[in-house]
Amino acid sequence: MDNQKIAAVFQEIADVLEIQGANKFRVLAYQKAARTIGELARDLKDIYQKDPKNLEEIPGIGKDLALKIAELISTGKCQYHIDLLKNFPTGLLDMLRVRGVGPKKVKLFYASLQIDTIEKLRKAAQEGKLRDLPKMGEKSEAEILKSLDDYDKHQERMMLSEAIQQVDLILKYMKKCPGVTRVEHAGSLRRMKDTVGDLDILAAVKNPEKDHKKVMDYFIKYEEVEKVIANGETKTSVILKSGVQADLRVIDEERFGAAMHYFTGSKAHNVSIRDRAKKMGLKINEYGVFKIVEKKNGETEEVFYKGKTEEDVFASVGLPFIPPEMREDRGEIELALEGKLPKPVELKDLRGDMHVHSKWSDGSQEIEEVARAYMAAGFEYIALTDHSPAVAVAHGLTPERFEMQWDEIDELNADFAKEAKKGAKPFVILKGVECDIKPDGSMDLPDKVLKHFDIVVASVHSRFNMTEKEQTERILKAFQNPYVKIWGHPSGRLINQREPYAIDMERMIDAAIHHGIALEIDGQPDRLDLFDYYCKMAKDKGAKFTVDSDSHHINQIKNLEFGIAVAKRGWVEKKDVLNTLPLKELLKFWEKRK
DNA sequence: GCCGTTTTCGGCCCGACTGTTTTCAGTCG
Repeated sequence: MDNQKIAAVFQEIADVLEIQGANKFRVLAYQKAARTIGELARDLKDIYQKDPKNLEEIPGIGKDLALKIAELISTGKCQYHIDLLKNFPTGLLDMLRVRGVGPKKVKLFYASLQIDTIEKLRKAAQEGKLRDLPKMGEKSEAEILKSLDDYDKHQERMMLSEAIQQVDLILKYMKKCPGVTRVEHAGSLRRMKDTVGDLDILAAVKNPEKDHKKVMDYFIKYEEVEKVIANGETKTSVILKSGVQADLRVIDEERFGAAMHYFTGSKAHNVSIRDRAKKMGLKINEYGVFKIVEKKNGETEEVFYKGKTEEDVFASVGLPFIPPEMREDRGEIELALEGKLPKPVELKDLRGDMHVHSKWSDGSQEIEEVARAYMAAGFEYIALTDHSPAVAVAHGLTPERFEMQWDEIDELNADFAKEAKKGAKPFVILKGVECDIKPDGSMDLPDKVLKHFDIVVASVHSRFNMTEKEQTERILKAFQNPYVKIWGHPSGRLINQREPYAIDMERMIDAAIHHGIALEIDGQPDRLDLFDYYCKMAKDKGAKFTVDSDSHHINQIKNLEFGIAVAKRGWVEKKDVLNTLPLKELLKFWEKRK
């Protein structure tokens, strides 16, 4: 029973309770717990095994939920959850996922028409049976039919890279809108989450009351808009042709910072900030920070205080600016208060890339072209890490072919050295390999070959379905190989395609630290692996990282930006990342391995 | 169900939009 499964149980309890009309704060408590657990940087099982009491240290987990977690870990089930689902049609939970249908409507449709599946809901809507129900009408019925179309497309969250592409186009378009003085994106995209649910756009104008209409009209004329689902004075929501929802807010430019903070979230971070404001006699919403002033007659009045910049908002509650990537209410507010907020690593801190492919295996370009692209982008070194033989689909190299590749690398390095003498910036290609970890934990190349590489990235590309114990032991064995320097894309997940393999990540992190192996933060858009919350766990334990592109084409050097985003979300600092070091110091880190 | 700088009870962040209404409930973020 892992964290994700426990989170799913709590989420399901919340959904059932909501439909049953339970106290909404009780529902909220289960929802909050589900979210917290889903993103927790530690295994609940480990916490429980150390001391069950410690479960209650987790914010949002009290006596009751701690008991339920303990029950789930020790028995694999939760009696309360089972009892709740008895006589409860699970189709109602699916109906909750239809846009515009909430707990009240689910309950209404079930009670009056015995609708308990998506299909029955569609049939009833098509037959015009919903419109006559209380609080329903023709428009509501039509809206549900429309939402059901989108439900069929079964929307998954978008990959970060895809969201950035789409939002850049919208921003470019909106910048041309007359009257708009500034346009920015907010939401989980600004926090650079690995996946994004919808796009939040903020447009600043001088006079919202006068200007909002024409900005909204301009927005819904954007060529990618498929349909408009809401169109009001401050907010317009559309579904794009890509199936993604985009929300536009029109904001008074004098209060833009308050809106940026509000719509950047995360929700949990905002709640904590507003809670803090409240205790200080302030109120924060998307329109600014307000002072609550008591008038002579005893009534209170809200007076606008600050809100032009995000710094204003933070300052009003005594905090320094917190980078968007860190706003997840994972302790950033408390640390910022003490002045101990870490300064996360930046893209400009990187001097090299430790995971790069060329045409020799499954990359697209010759080594020289790859190297010169990195050179032009201002980097000092790369490790060329083509695949080992086991990854046949990627044209893994045999030892003989690696020897041929080394000759080419030697020649190129000699050329670069000559150019450096003439004044060019020095650049070095390291001889590397992305070597497969075989199912038995042995390496795909013999030690007598591995010892000639400068960099060995050890990765798993097969047998993802082993049990947690088997997978953990497999990779632990690989860590004992003295030539392994980096653990490549540690979880093995592919976003929206493949779940991470089962593994005891906390134990792996401890082992990596013990053996002097760096954890890779792989910036390939569909990997973004190691996950942000494991980065944080590993950093706290003292692990070292490399932030890599895993590029297969020179236009993927920008993957490093995504890798940096993950690192920031994991609070990883420059000093924790090996490829921020000059080449000589970088290689020193692994000397003790040999 | 959680939590405590109004601390063991009584709050719990705050606001926009829509449709069906005649002042508001439901949904969403």
